[in-house]
Amino acid sequence: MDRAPLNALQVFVTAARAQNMTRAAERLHLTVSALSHQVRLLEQRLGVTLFVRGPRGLKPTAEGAMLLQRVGAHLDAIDEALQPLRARRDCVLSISALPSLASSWLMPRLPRFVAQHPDFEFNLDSSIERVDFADGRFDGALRYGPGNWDGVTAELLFEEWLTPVASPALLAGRARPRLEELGEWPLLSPDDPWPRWFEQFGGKEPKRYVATFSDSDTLQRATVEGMGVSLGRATLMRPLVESGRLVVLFPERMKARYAHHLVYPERSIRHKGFQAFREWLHAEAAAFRDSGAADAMPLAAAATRPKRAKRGA
Amino acid sequence: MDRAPLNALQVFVTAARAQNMTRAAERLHLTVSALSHQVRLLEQRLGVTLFVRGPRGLKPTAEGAMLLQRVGAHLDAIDEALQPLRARRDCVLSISALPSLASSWLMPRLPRFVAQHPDFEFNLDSSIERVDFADGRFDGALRYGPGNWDGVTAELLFEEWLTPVASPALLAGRARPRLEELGEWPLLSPDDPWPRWFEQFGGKEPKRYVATFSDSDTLQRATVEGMGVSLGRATLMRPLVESGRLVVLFPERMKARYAHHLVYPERSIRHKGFQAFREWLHAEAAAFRDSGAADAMPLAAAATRPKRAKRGA
DNA sequence: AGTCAGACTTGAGGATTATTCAAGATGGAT
DNA sequence: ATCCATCTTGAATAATCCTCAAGTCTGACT
Repeated sequence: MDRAPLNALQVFVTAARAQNMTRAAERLHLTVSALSHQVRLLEQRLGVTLFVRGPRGLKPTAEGAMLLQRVGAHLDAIDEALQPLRARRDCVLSISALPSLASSWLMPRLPRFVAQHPDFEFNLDSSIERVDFADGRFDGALRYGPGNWDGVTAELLFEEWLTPVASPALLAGRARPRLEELGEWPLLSPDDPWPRWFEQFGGKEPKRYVATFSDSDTLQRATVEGMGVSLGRATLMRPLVESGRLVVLFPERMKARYAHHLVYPERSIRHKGFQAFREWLHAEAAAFRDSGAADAMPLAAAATRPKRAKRGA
Repeated sequence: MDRAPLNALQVFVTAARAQNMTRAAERLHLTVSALSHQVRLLEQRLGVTLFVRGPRGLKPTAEGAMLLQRVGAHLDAIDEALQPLRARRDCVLSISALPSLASSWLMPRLPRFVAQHPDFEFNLDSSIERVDFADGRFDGALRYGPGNWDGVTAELLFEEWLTPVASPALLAGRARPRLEELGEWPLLSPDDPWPRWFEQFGGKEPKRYVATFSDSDTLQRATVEGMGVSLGRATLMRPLVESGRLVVLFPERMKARYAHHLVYPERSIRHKGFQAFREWLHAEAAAFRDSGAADAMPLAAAATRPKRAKRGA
């Protein structure tokens, strides 16, 4: 016996702890017969009787108890060490998504994926944090950005579109602005600059912006509080518009510099569950793009297809 | 993955430590191809790349190094735990024998056994200590005694015979005693009492014995030193008689109360190597008994078959 | 630049081990 | 005596392990 009969030892330990072949077999998803054979062969191989068999189960012999004591904890530790990897097995997958995208776009669609893969365990973490894939917690992430992050693969899902939105409170008692009048309203500075908007749709930038926020969530909250008008991302603002907390001012839209991507490490290529999710996600994104809904934002009163700003100088 | 792929982990650990598939394969007595396959399947199963392959060997990835760190020591410990059992494998056997019997009876015969089993590893420990088989160090023992020890099986090998012996120094300048005169000589008290001797062969016990020794080795040494005449066991004294350090006084022999036995625990029944040894030993002992040599002690001058004392009142 | 050797990979097929199935034995409870 | 739970065992099947053969890749050497 050069190499330790590790699998048989694991079977032995389970049987020794249960003191019942039937229960141990259940735990190991084997038949009682398989365990009986394995234990018998282990006894022959080690030259030692490990169990006293009885009509109501079995008891370890003194040598069996000693062996259990010596190897049991180590087998436990090895099993424990594999737990992080086990969680990454092909039918378990963990995805991180921006909360806004999760709630506005992914969650309404996810039941279709889950229905197609009833054996999968899907874990969704809503976070705006940048994902460090090195720790192995996530198989992929849905992120908004340029798509050229280092060390990971980023695959375009769909573009983002921007349009001015404001809270009903800000609009109260005032007439809706026309495009060229927008510069006279209090504007909140977002990630994507207003200048490109005015350049495309006319009007003059204000002399100053009421406030500037680098954080999209804070910008969003400020808009909802009526602090001013902001250029809202369609996917971010959609739930707020649909709930009436924000109002879309114009049917016009401007494409954002950044887009939504599926981001993942190289190792996830070999993760079958992740591959299934990835294929499904790209199909859903393609359908989303093809339907034109990617840049659609329901207006407060009507849901006609908006006229896009033409590309040009 | 319900059960940890323990064999593959063991292969992985060996390869990770060697950082060389070729060397690791040698250590595990496998082909490089077998290791390559095993490691690749483990990587697929765990969903993780464990090695960076290079032209001069391989290096663990960060995940591989972590896995090695987590499971390596435990696999070592399990291997260590099996060591006592591994030493008991079928072709390795450990026997304890009385030094006197070992040198006078067993060693002259053992080469025949070893020649018949060139693949065996035979370990002989010469000791008069009672063997505690619970610690697993020995598979069997050759012991002299009543043969009814608790908790072990004792199988008779051959009887022991007693006869008076003395050192040449004691005899110097004195005529050899006749049987009926023996009571007048300085006698050393051994385990088996002189009374039975006198009862069987006539003569009177001395009023006192010069000395009494409970230990056979000490009794033997005292005899060699010329302290007196002792009733020597044929097997114990044979080498001393053959080397001229002791002299057999009479051809008469008396059967000892005790006999030589092969003693072993129940678990050795399943030890193939031990079974082979046991069968061989019984055959040698039977031949020894049948040849009448069991009670033969070469006389100082002639090797005629000695006249045995008749059994009777 | 070409050759060689060391190291590892991969597919195919055979060998070995693991597992299931079916039939049976054993002993406690009723 | 019967029933049930538990385990055993032989035979057959399934799965895993391993070897063989052919191949790739890279560094060292000429």
